[in-house]
Amino acid sequence: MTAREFKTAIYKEMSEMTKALGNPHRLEILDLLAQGPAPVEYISKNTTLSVANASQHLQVLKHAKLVKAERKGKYIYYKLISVDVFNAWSALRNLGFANNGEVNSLLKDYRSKSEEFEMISKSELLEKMEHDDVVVIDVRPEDEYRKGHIKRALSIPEKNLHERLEELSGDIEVVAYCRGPLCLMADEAVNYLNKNGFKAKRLEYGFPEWQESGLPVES
Amino acid sequence: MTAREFKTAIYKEMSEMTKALGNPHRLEILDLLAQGPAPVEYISKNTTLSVANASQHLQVLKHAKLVKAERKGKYIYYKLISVDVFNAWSALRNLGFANNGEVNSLLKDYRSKSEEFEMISKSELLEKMEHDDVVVIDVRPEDEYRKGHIKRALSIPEKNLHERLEELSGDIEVVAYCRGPLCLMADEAVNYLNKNGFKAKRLEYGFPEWQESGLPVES
DNA sequence: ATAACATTCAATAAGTCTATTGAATGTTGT
DNA sequence: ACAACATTCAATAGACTTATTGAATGTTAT
Repeated sequence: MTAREFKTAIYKEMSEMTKALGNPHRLEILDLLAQGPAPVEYISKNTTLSVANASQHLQVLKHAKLVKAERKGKYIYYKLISVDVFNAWSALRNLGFANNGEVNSLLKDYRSKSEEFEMISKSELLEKMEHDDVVVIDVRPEDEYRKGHIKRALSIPEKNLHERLEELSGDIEVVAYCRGPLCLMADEAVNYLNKNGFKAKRLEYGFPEWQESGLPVES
Repeated sequence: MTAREFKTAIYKEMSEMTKALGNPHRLEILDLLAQGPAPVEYISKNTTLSVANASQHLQVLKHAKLVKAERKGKYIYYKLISVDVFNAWSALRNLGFANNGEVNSLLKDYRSKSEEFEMISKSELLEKMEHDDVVVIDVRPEDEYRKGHIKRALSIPEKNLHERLEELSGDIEVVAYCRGPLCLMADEAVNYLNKNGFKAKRLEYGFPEWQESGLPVES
């Protein structure tokens, strides 16, 4: 093998991995799988993809060595092959946030169209948690909460928030989080809470990023 | 704009950026541009791409907001739009190193087919440099050295190494570096030096990674 | 102005990717 | 063994991507 053949082969291999990430649906799937293992049907239900199509996209991710499949009874659970996959997608996302005007105006437009609200960083939240100055709510669907969540967070799925307001005291600040920076469930929750007399903020990023930073989690 | 439209749009935008990275030639171009700005012709000469084809790939990177073009006289210099681009590509590369068996066996096969040699990490090298225990040689083409290099490194392009051996003392350890972990110039240099009675090691990674770690550089 | 030269553009053919079907496979619980 | 159900497979049409040409554009130096 000559040096040139080596280069050709290795960049090809790297680009095949990257190509598998280069599709909007597959990036969305990665954000779902970052919450924990999930079967094909769950992916399908949480996106606009048909089951067959979700399955095909998952195969592409599997062949690119980005996810692996494990059967448990009737269901086949897909999961990220390692945290490096999430880290690579995070780096790509940060690149978009940092340099892509389209990405930024989409984020700004959508977020400030509804009410404006405050964000809180991971370290700020951690400090408030240590002083018991805050209630943290996980507004993802309950099964994602069960797969793992921020320590001492309450599970109040965004869907059910309106009927569960009485579980929250109006005196203490509320911080809501969800799947990550591209997920809007926490945004909706914070807006709803602020309209109803609470003092609510959105955690920047979501559960996967909190976990990846080594901050306290439980399941 | 509904939540679903937002998601569709933002993942589409992110995937368009990612798609631009999903091609072997464009990844190779990124590794070249990580050494510093370069005109189309330089990219063409250092790859297997025709000028027209290199230009087209650069346009793709430009539309994806990954590189920008700046004319200086007759030449148009392309450069990475920000260090986030390099970081994203690094994260992808690390993902390949960590999880892709094909990538690993390519690296191992090629590297151990020739002689085996030792690697040295950035921090180990830094320490040796502080004790003047080492000569660092930059084996990239000289114009890449001129755009920026490790502090106090000598420029001895791999091409010219055989005719410049007398510039190196046999008593002191030599560390060679080049463009990065997928570049073979330092490998060749280290093998050649070891065959000729020197004690040589290869720096893990290359100049862009050294610079990105905030270690001492000059130009 | 003109020649020299770096780069881009336009057209094209071959190859690759995607969503949609409906049928096939594999597992569970009876 | 069978029904129920989760997932995959195979075929296909339409949409993109890529490398190759050769011509067009834009800049510099004379």
